[in-house]
Amino acid sequence: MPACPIRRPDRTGDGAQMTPQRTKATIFDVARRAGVSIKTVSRVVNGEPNVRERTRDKVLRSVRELRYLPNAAARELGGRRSRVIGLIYENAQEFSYLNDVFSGALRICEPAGYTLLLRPLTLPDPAIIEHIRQFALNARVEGFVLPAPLGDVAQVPGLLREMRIPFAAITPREPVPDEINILCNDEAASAALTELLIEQGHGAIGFIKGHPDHGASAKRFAGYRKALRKHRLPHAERLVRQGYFDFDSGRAAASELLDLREPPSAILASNDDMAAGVIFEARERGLSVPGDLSIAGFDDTRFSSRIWPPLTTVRQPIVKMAETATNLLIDKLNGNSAAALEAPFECEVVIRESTAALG
Amino acid sequence: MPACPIRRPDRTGDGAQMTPQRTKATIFDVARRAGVSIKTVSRVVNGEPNVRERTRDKVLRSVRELRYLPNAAARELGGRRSRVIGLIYENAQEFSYLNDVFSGALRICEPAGYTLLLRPLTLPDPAIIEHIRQFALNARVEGFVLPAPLGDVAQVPGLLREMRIPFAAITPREPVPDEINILCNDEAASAALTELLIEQGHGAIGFIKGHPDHGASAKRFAGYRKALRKHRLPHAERLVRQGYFDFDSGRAAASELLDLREPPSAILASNDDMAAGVIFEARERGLSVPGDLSIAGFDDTRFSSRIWPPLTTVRQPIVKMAETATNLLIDKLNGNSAAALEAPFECEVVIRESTAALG
DNA sequence: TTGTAGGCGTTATCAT
DNA sequence: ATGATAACGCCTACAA
Repeated sequence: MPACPIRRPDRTGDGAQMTPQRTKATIFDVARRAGVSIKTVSRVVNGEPNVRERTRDKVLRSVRELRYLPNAAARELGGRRSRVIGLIYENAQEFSYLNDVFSGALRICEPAGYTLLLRPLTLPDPAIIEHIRQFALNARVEGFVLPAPLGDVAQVPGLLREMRIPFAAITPREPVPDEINILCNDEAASAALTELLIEQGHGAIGFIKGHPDHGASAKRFAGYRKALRKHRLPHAERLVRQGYFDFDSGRAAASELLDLREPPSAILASNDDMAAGVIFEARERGLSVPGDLSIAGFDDTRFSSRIWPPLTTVRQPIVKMAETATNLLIDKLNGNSAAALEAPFECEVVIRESTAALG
Repeated sequence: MPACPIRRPDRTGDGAQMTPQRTKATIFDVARRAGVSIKTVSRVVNGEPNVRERTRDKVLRSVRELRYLPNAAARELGGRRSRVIGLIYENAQEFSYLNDVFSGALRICEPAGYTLLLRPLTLPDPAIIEHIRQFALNARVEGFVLPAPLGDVAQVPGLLREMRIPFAAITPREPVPDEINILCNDEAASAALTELLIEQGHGAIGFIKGHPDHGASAKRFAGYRKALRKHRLPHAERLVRQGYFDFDSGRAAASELLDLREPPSAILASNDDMAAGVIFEARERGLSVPGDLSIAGFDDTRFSSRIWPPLTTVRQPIVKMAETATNLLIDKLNGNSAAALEAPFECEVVIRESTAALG
């Protein structure tokens, strides 16, 4: 047994605690004040079992009195756990979606003692894998939240699996096996929106698809077709255009649709950015919305109710979805039983003035 | 002198480095491979002086071969430096501004080895100070970036000074003494925009002020008045309304202005959100823009060019401003001489279709 | 239920 | 210019 002298013979952060402590209190200070060992303090602070009720109280009181805050660096170094969750996202588009994801994730991380780190990515990017790898390494990320469409960028789940980093994918095209998947019923919502237009008398309904990389795109298209089938309306390829979730692609698609010999009386765009592009194009042509053309989108972004006319759209409970994703991820990181996958989240159709009955 | 046995007699992360190392390489591994002490490795890695050129090369080679990555937790624990920069922001409004601030700050932080941590705040909030304090403590924030309007929320600079945490304020109303201040000439830009309208023949130009908490609000209003004076136009209080940078306040202000017996032929809003509100209100009244009413704003948000009609506005180089803020902050944290405050950044007037010569 | 010893990987101090 | 060693504050393993 080594003959080391006892270290830290008197490690008090603050001789007498007069003013707000000069030096931050450490676990030793708390232990001393509570008259217990540092291990007991550690147990209390980390909610471990095997501490008598009275002991726990004593410790907690000292913690409060000393305003003790565990040192995260020491925690990580000793415990080999960083408590960092990474949120990587595609930087290109609509940020309100990401802001919601971020808010939801943060709301869970903070009280749970986790740090949420953001890392924007630009797609497509051949080096994306290396960027993520570096980020994960540099930031010692324990788990990732993957908002759409990152759960569908094929190499990403592969990389994370290889690095053995768990993740929660929000609305991936296909649920990733063995991982956390947060889904919503936007196919049903898309069908409902389409039916709304049908019931308003629209027979020729144009559709602008979303970015093929997004899982949501296929689902929204599927809902559209399902509604047409249900109402025995013919599905006309000529009324469908490919878009990429951005304003310009929506505008371009609208331009093509409106140039048709028999243009649609309503256009359903796979997100609000594209719908805004449709409105823009309609205005340019002097068309009245919804008088000459009804328009609807998806997402209910901040601007959807602020453009003219306000947009009929579909709202996802993104904040809740992000909260759930983060919660399940933290459970997993903490070794808690992986909670059963919940049912898909419900989307809500928001009816505003950009759609109207066919006059 | 304590008679401790020498620790770590053979700390090699990876016996022989065949496959990608099982255990991550440590400073000891690098030192051993380079045939130097760990302190020398530390010197090289941290760019400290007093290392012979040849020694440095040897070390760097080992670093590369071992893919050595310093352990941030150990670094923080040993060096009492977290290398964390906090970005607190007001969550309420336009997010494109913040996205730009975030991008700029991150672009600087990452290569500099700093971690950027975001913390949304809701204003007004009586507990804001406590939230920031907790955040700073929990996350061990070394320095803050304060995008507008946080540099003007009086208690915030006070708190940070009390905590001795340096910060960089982006466009505060008044430069904060002893701290980093990033300014732009939006007063001049506002004057230029007003002059543009005057030259287009508008005599009665309405103005919607921004949120009084934002430093920019006063400057934009000052520029407006300056331009009126220069062209010897009377300044009429009746044409000025108070707004709060949000869509609804812009719309309400526009409603009042348009209700005037002699309404203005042009309205200048202190930001684009409010300008969008003005457009909305004009549409509701069946007014043509810019035929009946010219409208201009500030900020050039993502939507400014996408609403109808596209908005004449002023663009700030926000990304650059954020980059500069972060750069100066990091310099300060690293103890480098505080670079002299640069000249204000230049704003740019962007002319689009929402303004036109008075018919 | 509680405590002791040792290690985590770095930086800081002081010697050489 | 370089090196030996003691912090740094916590967690894990093991002991009592």
